[in-house]
Amino acid sequence: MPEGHVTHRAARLHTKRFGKKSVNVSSPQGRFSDSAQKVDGSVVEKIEARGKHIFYWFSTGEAVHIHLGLFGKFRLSKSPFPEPSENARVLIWTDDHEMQLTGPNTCELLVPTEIEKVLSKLGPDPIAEGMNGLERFQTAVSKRKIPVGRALMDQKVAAGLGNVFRSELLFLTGINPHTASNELPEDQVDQLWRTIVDALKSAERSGKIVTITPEDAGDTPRSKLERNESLYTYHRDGRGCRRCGTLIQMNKIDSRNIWWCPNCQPAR
DNA sequence: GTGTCATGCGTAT
DNA sequence: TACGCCTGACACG
Repeated sequence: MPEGHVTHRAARLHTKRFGKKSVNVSSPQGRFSDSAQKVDGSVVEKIEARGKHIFYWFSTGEAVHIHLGLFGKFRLSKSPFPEPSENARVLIWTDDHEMQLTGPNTCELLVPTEIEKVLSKLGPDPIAEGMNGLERFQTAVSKRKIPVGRALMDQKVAAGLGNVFRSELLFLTGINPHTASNELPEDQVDQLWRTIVDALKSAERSGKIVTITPEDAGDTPRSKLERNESLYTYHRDGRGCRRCGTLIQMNKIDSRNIWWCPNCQPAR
């Protein structure tokens, strides 16, 4: 379930288990077998995330580039390991720990120049760069004449945002998704980036997207909220806004659904 | 069992 | 704008 917080969290957790360790690599499903053989038995030098991309750097000087897409999933387990799924594209394991990857959009072994090419297509990463990414975000937003709801899905604008975050972040900042990106006032753009950084960092730590503020969460601690109580707009069309009770609206931008509260996020 | 949907994205038309 | 790709969960009959 992949937005940017998932990849950074995976990089952090996988590093604990595999960083600086010599690992076994295979491809039960078969489609990564040739590449798996090349790095099998070598050392994982580091595991990095940028936006929705993850890079497993090996002592061979190459890196496995993974993009989870819509369906990709990592599963970590401790010895004794479960039977690997027949769909496991990649299996990485030591004596104690195993990582299983299924359903990725991309899983390929690349050399550094190829990795550079992947990175060059990405805008500022809110988790990796924090507020240092603000200037690049401002520039990207001000150049686009498209609705901001669409701009936020462009990985060159902000690397790591997906369909849950775009609706939720626009709610948190009171911005209507159909507002032209380049017409947003500067202070709103700043506030938007600050909100993006906070939300993604928080989701990276908890492993969950919880955007609702303590004031709106009522008596329940935010960590105890069910998934359908943690968000303001995502998948809540036809239900009352958690702030004002107005019915949440939905439509499609680029064939992806987007949700907003017409009262809390008025059209300009 | 079949159909639908999902936190993505590249390429063709 | 449409389609292909990747998988799994759930509703329905």
